[in-house]
Amino acid sequence: MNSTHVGSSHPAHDLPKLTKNQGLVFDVLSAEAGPMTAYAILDALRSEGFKAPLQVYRALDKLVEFGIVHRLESLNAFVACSHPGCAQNETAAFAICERCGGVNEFTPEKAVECLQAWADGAGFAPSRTTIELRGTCRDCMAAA
Amino acid sequence: MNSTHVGSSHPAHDLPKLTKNQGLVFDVLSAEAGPMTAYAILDALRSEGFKAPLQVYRALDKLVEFGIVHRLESLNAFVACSHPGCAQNETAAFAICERCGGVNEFTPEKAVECLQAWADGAGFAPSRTTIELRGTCRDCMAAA
DNA sequence: CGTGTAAATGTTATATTATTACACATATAG
DNA sequence: CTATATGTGTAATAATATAACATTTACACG
Ligand SMILES: [Zn+2]
Ligand SMILES: [Zn+2]
Ligand SMILES: [Zn+2]
Ligand SMILES: [Zn+2]
Repeated sequence: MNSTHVGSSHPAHDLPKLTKNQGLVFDVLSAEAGPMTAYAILDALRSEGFKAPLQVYRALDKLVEFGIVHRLESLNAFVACSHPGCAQNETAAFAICERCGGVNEFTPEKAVECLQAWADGAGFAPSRTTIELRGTCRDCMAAA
Repeated sequence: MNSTHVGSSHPAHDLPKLTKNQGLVFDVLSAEAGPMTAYAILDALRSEGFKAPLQVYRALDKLVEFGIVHRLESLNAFVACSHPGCAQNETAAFAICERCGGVNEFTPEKAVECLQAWADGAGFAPSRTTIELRGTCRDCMAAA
């Protein structure tokens, strides 16, 4: 697949015209079911001419800024956004299965309200919020 | 301060008899106002004979397991628990000021309930939950 | 008290994740 | 066309974390 993203299975949001490297990184992440580390992305793109981590990290910085890729802090890994709304600056939450490595993204609106209520009381002004659940997904629970 | 923790300013919980290295690491973290990286802890303990990162990481693993130290995933750093309850396996949340580096720990009971409700619906069994707010604290807002 | 076992420690080397620094190329606006 | 901002290439290095293996200590049990 080239960097025009035609036929991407992911929501188009309003993609801000990705550059060549940004497009390559986004394609690789979108084609992957689960999260990938920056170095896994690098390896996947060596055939496209990538040679240094910085090529990946710079693209990831932008994609995260655009809201179409998320960083999973507890994994030091990245995942393509799997639902609309994130580009509108909503906080996303992630359920990460420790058995199969799968990641399920959801929008924790109520939880965010509760955290915002705490922040209001504490005089804390949040700029971004990380919510990550580690555990076992439904399929892996069933397969136990 | 030696490793007996007499006079520690932190709640005693029910400390499970820390070993020498665990005690040293806990003392260093407790004496620090904010979070510390593993390597900062290592440097602080070179005078006590520490020479390798593993001495710190092994102690941290146990202290986190005991619930008296928390890992801040978005900082790759560690902080001594600043309130009781964590040893009872409650989920802690952290408000991290990007201006001054200060960390405020709190117990997000309502938010955890909301997340648990989502998990129940999704058939996801969480084992541990990360909640970290990045932003600006009250003092730094005022000093703006 | 011995003795077996689990836990903790010491040490070296290595793996993984991320950034700094600097040169060069490309896009876009005026 | 230029000025400026943004993106890219590349090498070197920093920061974070783990693997592997030998040795020591804690402590339950006979
Ligand atoms: Zn998203
Ligand atoms: Zn699973
Ligand atoms: Zn705590
Ligand atoms: Zn502050």
